[in-house]
Amino acid sequence: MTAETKVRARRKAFRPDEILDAALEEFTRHGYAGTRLDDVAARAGVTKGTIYVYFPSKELLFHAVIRKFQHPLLNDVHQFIDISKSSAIEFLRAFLRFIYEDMQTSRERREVLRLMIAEAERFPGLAEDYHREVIAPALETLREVIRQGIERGEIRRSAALEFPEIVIAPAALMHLWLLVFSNRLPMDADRYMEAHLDLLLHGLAQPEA
Amino acid sequence: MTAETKVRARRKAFRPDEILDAALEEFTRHGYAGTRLDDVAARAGVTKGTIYVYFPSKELLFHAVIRKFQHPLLNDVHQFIDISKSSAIEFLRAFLRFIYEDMQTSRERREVLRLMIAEAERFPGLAEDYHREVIAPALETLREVIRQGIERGEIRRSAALEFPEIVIAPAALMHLWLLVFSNRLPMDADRYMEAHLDLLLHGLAQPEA
Amino acid sequence: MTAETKVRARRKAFRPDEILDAALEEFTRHGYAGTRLDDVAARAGVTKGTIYVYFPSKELLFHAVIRKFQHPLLNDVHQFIDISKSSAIEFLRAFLRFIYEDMQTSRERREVLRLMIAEAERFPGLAEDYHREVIAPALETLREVIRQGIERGEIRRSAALEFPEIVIAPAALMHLWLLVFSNRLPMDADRYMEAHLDLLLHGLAQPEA
Amino acid sequence: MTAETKVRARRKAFRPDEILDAALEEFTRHGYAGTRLDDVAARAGVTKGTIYVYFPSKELLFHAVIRKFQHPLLNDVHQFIDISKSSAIEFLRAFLRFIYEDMQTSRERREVLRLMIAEAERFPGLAEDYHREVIAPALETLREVIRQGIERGEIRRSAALEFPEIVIAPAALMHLWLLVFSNRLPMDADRYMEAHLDLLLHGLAQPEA
DNA sequence: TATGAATGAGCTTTCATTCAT
DNA sequence: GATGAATGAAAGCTCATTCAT
Repeated sequence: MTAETKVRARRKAFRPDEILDAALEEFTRHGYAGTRLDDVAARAGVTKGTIYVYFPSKELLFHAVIRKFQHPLLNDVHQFIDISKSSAIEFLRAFLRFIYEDMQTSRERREVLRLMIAEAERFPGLAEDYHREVIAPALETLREVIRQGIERGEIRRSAALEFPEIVIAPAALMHLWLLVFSNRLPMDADRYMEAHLDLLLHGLAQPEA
Repeated sequence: MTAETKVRARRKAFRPDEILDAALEEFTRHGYAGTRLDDVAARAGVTKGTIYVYFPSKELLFHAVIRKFQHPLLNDVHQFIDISKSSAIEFLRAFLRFIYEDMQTSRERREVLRLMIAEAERFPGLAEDYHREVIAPALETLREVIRQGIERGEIRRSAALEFPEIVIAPAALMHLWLLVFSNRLPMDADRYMEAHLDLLLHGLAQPEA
Repeated sequence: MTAETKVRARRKAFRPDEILDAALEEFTRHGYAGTRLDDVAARAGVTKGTIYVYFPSKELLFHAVIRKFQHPLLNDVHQFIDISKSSAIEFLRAFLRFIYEDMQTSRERREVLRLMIAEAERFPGLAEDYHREVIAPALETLREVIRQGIERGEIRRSAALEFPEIVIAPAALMHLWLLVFSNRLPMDADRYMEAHLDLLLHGLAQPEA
Repeated sequence: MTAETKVRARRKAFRPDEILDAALEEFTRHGYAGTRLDDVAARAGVTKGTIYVYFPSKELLFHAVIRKFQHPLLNDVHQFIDISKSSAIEFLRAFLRFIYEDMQTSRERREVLRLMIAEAERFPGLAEDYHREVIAPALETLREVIRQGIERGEIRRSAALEFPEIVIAPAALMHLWLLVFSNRLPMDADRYMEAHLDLLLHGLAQPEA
């Protein structure tokens, strides 16, 4: 087996992946209906026929794209943050910082979200998958942190346990902001995050003296 | 002028509106590219050619739909709530209740948001209009309330003044939730709102004794 | 009857003519199939419906246009040139000059010819009319001049009597030239005409000494 | 490689040509705007989509048709006629005979001329190409013959050198005649040509004794 | 496995024609 | 007579899908 043969073999083995990468790009730029398989093929460096070798239809290609790119958000959060060694509030701070950073770096995650919102009506199954794989685990982790904070007396007992989404809502909103206005209406992400943390912890109201 | 004549005249005057209503429905169900003018026409009870009497192209029809349905959120908020007669916190509560109610009743507003997110990449101008017409005024009102609350000593001085979006973020997230999961993952809206208000006002953290 | 009423009445009376003028312009610019009745109407200053008040279909409008603008070429030639008072060759010279001048001034005649050539296949009847009304009379006049010239000994006996079209062919070719190249490939019309006359009278061949 | 394979391969190679042949036929029958790509496809034995595999638009198909069928007129004239071995007048006679014969046999050339006249206004570039590729070379050859004839004393010095188009004008007119009246107004082509030659050489005028 | 020519259903758009006013 | 809203048949063009190679 020559070196060149190896290269070709490796390329071949990854061909479906290259198609999925190209397809994500095109689907997020033009939506499901607006995407042309010709363009996906061109971007992947293959011909249209080749797509059909790996994916039986445009719709199933779309499903495969979503499946590939909907990574669980918090796979590795526990290796960065050890909840037993820090206060719940320190953990929360680290957790939010992690989310804000991921949000700004991972275009993929942003774009999959856009696809979910845009196409949920047509592909309801996808939204359910997304909830199960991405959203529910993140909320569960958050809930766990809050629970521990309450037990330790660091966090007051409130409905945050029931609705942890309220805790990360400002982060989600910024996510959306980036999707819709991309770079056109800039916003200072760091100060936004600090404001979020501050309000989250101490609330708006003037504490009674 | 016969009775039939009147009916016809009235229909004629409303024709463009009927087309826009039908178009909103189809665009939100299938996205811009996925919408067929045949279906818009059928839904509006006219023929395809009639659409072109009023709108020169599919794209301009889409623009007109957005323009028609992107109502300013808070046009009438001031007639419901008189800020001078109530405390800033009472006002805020009323303000949020207004938003949550509107969100649950106004499918139109929800769907325009979906279109903004889905198509912003293709129609960047629309996103800017939306920001100017819908988002900025709402944030400005909110900022004004917070400012008055601070002056009166009811609201503590914080970065909420700089980022009022953080204050309504949980409402926006629920909005999104309804878009993506519609009725499939139910959520108790009233308790969600109460949790939002409670956290917003008092924060997560256990107040220092 | 006020002055204004009169103007309106006169306008009304000429409405069909205004439509025909506009239609000639549009048909010659875009051909039969390429012409839109909307454009004809706009040019005539009426609405599309009005065309149908006077002409039952696009095809019959086209026929009417041709009929209106296919003027016999030589209606008045005899009032300009009195054959009895001049030699046949002088007459011929005047006759050709008349044709060249008319050709350069009358855009209408040129454009009707273009329509004949372009649309003859689809409207064979029109070509026959054109021949009868425009071409045959001109050739007949020419033939008569030649006949008289032969009788008087000014013109030699030749097949020109049978094919008078050969005598004016260079003029016809210039006509075509103007149609196809309009102003893009200029040509000195006066010297062309002189060359035509010279060759026509004396031929190419070197006379035997 | 089976027999069927070969047939298919050969068909494939010729497909664009088959489409151009069909398109010429349809364009000359119905003009540019009046031609339907459906009909071109049907005539070529393919489907509409196939046309777009080879030609990106109706307009570019039209250009390709013109380009394919606007053969230079006199490519091979020199192999038929050797100017050095014959008198200029003999050459001229042969040259004209060649043109008349070609005109009667080559429907293609006639039809391309019709398209030029009909569509020159809309596609001015085509007219210029046509002049350069078809008309100018023919006129140049003719001019050369005349020049040699003058040098040898066979042809008298005249403006024919400046306007060789006058020499072939009667042939061009017959060309037009065939286009407009096709077979409806018959004409004896051979006698017409003889008359043309006779007049061309000796002129109309009675030679002074 | 990979190709790309070919398909044909379906899209947006146009426009001659109609008809109530 | 004049209008112009409405029609609907058909046009040019697109593109997901197929299939022989």
